[in-house]
Amino acid sequence: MIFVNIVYFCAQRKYWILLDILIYELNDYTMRTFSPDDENNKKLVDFLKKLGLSASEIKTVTNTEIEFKKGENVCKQGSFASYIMILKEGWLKSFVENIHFKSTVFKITKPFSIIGLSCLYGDNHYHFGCQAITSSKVCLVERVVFDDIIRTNNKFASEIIRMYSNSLQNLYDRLNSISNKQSLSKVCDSLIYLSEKIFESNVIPIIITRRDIAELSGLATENIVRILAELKSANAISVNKKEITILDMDMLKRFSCFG
Amino acid sequence: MIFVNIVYFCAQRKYWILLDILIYELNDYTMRTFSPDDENNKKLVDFLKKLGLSASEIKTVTNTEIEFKKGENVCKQGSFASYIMILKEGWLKSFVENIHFKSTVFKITKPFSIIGLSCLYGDNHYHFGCQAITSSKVCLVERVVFDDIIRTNNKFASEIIRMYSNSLQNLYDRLNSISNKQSLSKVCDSLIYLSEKIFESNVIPIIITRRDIAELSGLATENIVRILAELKSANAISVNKKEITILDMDMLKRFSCFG
DNA sequence: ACACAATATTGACAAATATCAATATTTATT
DNA sequence: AATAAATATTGATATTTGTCAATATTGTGT
Repeated sequence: MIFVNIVYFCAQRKYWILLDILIYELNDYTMRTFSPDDENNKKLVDFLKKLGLSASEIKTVTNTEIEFKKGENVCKQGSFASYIMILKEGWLKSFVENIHFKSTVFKITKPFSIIGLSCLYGDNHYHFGCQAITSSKVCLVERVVFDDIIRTNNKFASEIIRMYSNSLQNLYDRLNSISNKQSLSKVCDSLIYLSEKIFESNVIPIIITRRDIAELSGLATENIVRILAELKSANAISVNKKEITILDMDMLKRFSCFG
Repeated sequence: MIFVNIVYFCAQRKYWILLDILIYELNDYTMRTFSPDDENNKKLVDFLKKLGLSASEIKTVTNTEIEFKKGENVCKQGSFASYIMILKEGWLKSFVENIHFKSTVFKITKPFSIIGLSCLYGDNHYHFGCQAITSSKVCLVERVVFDDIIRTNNKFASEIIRMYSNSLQNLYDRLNSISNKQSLSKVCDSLIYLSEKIFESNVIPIIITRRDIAELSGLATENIVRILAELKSANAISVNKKEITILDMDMLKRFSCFG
């Protein structure tokens, strides 16, 4: 996969634009036809069935699959939004970043989820970036294809609306945390989010780095280290090489609420 | 209209909940039948027609109309989400706030817009608050009614999805500004947002207070005053009792981008 | 027109958080 | 296994932004 970065001055919008053109090299994945054997494919199909897609629609949306290595960009903020993405395997983080690459993560994505719904209509550019935090497999669905299905499949449209609702609610919560709270509360919010919404466990694995928690909380990495040490000494969490374990969720929620 | 505030400890969620029950008193407005005379009603009907609603659907969603005075709460964060709202007259601000009432505004709403789409599905509580910044008239539509229309009216569903896309894009932009930028850039972003997206003019009227700009930028009111003075002395804006006028949008955009 | 309340403004200062630098630890690569 | 690279940790310090207090201005209701 190739990124071509073009910075140009857009006369009409009087604005510098960082245009990142994402070129997927045609490879075995993009060329392969859908095979229902593999375990993950089965789960993906189940997920899509539950959303109300027919067999042929499922075939359409799973037709093009791309593998991303850890750290690779799945989509770049500001680039042309060609695809809606379905995460089949691995973990992604979605974020907004400024021109100096200071970045704020607003969502961690697990399989099986849809990424890029915000680009379905609107100004055709991704307003966020997305990066693989582990090696991941993603199905790319052209926007028009996705739009067609929504227009013809009521059940699917309704499920997509449900996802939009959830995305908005999540964003309101994140914005409230990042903008209105102090550092301790922000970190607690991030840990609660990761535990309850993402990993559905009191254990947060080390695939989430200190830096990820920092970007999720809108803080500097060094502060995360300090606050985690604080929470550890309060017996709210325990920390080892492999994971962060939440020992006292009540305490985290009190900190989250009153900070 | 009456607010009943109940603070209770939710044992299941191990969380203090501030439950604000919003009781609308039945009055002439809620009892009145739809009258197509008045000018604003006509515009509202046009708006709803463009969204693909039939005459009877329009009648349904405009049936209950409530007037809010300046400063009144239209909906309270954390309260039970019963209604989707359509703004017919006036201006609202939507925000997230923490327990100490530090609040961040993420959207200014003008007529004719729909508020509360994020509550259509999900956990049944408003994740944001909304307040009238001028006296306003709002149509309340029960969630189930709104949901029914979406399920049966494809065109409308598609338009609603368009709104969701826009809301998400706006939120990403706001989050990027509030979380990743410095104060000058944040204020410029707010002014650009107000000018381009809300008032569609280089003049921002005084119905938007310094405090509103502060909440929109995620800063303290005093800092807004200082930064506006800075922008004024740079000839980027001019300020008088009635309005802020943007003189040099390019400059604001450069500040916004590089800050 | 007057009094009161809300909003705007300014300066001094405090608090929170980021930054920088140095080092330790862990993971990845050959 | 050795080395390099990435991530984590700690302390000292700088910067940004918020807070507080005092005052000015504007808007509102009688």
